[in-house]
Amino acid sequence: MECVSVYTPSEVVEETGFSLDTLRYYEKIGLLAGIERNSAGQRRFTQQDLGWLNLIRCLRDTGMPIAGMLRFADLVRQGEHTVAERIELLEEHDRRVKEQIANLAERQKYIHHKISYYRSVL
Amino acid sequence: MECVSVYTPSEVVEETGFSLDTLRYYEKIGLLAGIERNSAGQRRFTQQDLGWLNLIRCLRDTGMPIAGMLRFADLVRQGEHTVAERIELLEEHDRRVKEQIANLAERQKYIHHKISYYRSVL
DNA sequence: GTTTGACCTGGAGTGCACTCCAGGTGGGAC
DNA sequence: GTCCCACCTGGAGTGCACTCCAGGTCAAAC
Repeated sequence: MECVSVYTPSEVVEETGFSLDTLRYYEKIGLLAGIERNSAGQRRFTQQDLGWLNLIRCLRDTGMPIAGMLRFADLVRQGEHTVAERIELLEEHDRRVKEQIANLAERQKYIHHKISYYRSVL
Repeated sequence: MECVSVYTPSEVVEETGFSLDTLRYYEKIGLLAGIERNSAGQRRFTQQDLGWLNLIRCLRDTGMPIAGMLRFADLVRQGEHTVAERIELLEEHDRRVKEQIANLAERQKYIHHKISYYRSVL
């Protein structure tokens, strides 16, 4: 327990569900930037880093490719004047998520249909 | 226009949305079996093949891995006595689709939340 | 009769998103 | 003071689902 919220790699793995390798990979490709290090060169994550990772997880789990997340990360790094663009990017993504849900629901109907058919021939 | 419903590869590409390469790949790995050929060795698909491809598309688009579809194809090939198992497999898959939808909806809430936040700082 | 185009085969290559590995460091527990 | 374990690096390897390619066949259009 530390006074200031600083997290070791294993704590971040625990909290975010990303593997340590994935965290390093994200840092390598620039999806995670400015992660601090202690004197021994080990990563020390802040509360803010955790927040960012949470957003990354959300975008990833809704099917945004890494290239899209990198674009978003780039906007964030450019500062406050890109907020409108960030909204646009998120709204565009939101539309795709909506489509995904509608699509899944539609396909699911067909699966139900198939199951009923199989039930009827049992 | 033929009297009997027989489809050329390009017609199947048109109707199913799978690429020709994908159709060949599916045949190679055994997901598509018993596709007939004309005298020149070219594929001729039946109405039944199209029905199967439709199901494949549905399962694929809801995230079933090829290994799962191969298991299903195997059950179908084994004949009528596997109907109960097919129902089980489809129901298991249906549960995962349901989870996917719930998950997407949950994540979408967070995206909406983020968008509202950005709107508030504009 | 030759050109075009849809089709064939086996096998190599691609893109994505990790995941694993070898070899090494540094600090706390005993 | 030594042992262990979490961590480090660069780079190679993996799994999935295609996708592309070279070289060839055949039938119909012109």
